[in-house]
Amino acid sequence: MPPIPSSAYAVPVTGRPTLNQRRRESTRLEIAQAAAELFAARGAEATTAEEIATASGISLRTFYRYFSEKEDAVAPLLAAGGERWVRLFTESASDLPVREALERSATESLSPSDATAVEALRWTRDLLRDPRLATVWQRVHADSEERLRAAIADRCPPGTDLLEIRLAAAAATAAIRVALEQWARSGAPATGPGSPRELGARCMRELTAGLDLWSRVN
Amino acid sequence: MPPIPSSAYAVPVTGRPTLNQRRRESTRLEIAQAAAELFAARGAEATTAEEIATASGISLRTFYRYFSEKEDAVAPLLAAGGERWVRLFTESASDLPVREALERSATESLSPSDATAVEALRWTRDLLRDPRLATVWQRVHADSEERLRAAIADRCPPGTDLLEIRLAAAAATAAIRVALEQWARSGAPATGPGSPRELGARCMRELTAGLDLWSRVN
DNA sequence: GCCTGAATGACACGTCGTGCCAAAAAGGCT
DNA sequence: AGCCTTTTTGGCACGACGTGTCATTCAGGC
Repeated sequence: MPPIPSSAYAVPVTGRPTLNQRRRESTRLEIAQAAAELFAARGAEATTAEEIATASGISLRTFYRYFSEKEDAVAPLLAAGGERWVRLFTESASDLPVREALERSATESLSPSDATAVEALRWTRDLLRDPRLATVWQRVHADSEERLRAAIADRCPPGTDLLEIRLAAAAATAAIRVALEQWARSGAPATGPGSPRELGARCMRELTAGLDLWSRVN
Repeated sequence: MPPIPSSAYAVPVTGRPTLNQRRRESTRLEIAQAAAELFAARGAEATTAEEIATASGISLRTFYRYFSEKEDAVAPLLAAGGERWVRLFTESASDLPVREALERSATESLSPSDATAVEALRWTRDLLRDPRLATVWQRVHADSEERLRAAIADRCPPGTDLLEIRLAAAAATAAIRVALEQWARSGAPATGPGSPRELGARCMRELTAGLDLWSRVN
């Protein structure tokens, strides 16, 4: 008779992640860093998965236990901003209107606080040039949109129309994406005029202001 | 000295596509049809590229001359609606405001006129269930957004802010995408209440009305 | 008929991503 | 300390993927 699989690893009494989970996340980021350097240098096409694995100090088989596809290795860098956005939005004061909370958290998530955030922005600009990585960029935003949708739904009263919530999440995500793509295309620095923070704030404001946008494109 | 590559095939005197181009497009759609049936039946994961080629009556090597990836084979079906939208928008009366033209062309493009359009909608619902095809769905919309952006830019006076144009294209594309995903998730028919046409019209209107949306999600 | 350029098919090849199993590492227990 | 359990890791084999290359076939202009 097989014993009950009572996990040997302690259940996280606190809400903090397990030691193993933290170590796993750490190596995930190491791999992402190595992959980003190789992709930025030679392009994703000319980089083999084995090269990424060797550069990360792991075997090929282990690499595919952390990422399902070779290109996915840079996803943690591209997704960092979106995860921060959703976290800030969830933690923002609950008496704030959704529109306000979305705008503020978006602006703040685009203000690189630590050096890691600045690095992620830099990588974003470099990696977006590679057409093989456009797929990752799109998948990352699809995931972010879904998380944002769930977060918005949590703030809304139970009866709220689900279509409206989906639309709000999609529009807000698109606004930030457009701002980042515009910044990556331009040569503007990560802070100051033309920065993601400024462009993102503009896009969010014009989207939520609604009529302004549509009267301005014509 | 190499001869000037004066194509043996007649230059299209008329704006119509060449005979060869039309035949190529025809086989493209045949492959897409075969791929959609196989993907819907067994899933994209369990379908090999060779099976699609055999079902289409072509060799594996020829298949990869029509599509760069196995999953891409269904892209023509998923992209048909978006291409129709951009075409209708471009052809709409030039004195119409962009907002109006976008709404009308979107609604019309979501009204299945011929049997082919209805088929494409049906396939969309089936194929969206497959996570391996989500990538194609996202790429198709990214392409559609880019075409729409160019079309909007053509209608706007030269000085118009490019960021605004990008934002408008992205928001409109997101609205239609959300409407289609909501329809695919539901069991609603292709016409009538809950149809893509109705949901799309709602999303576009609420987006362009702006403030309504944001006051309703909270 | 001939000639030219495009489309197709067939083969080889490197890479991708996974199933499988054994070895090593890490945490909980007495 | 030692032992035990769970997790992680590495090595190997294998089918599928996607591409370079070349010979063959097809369609149209002369």
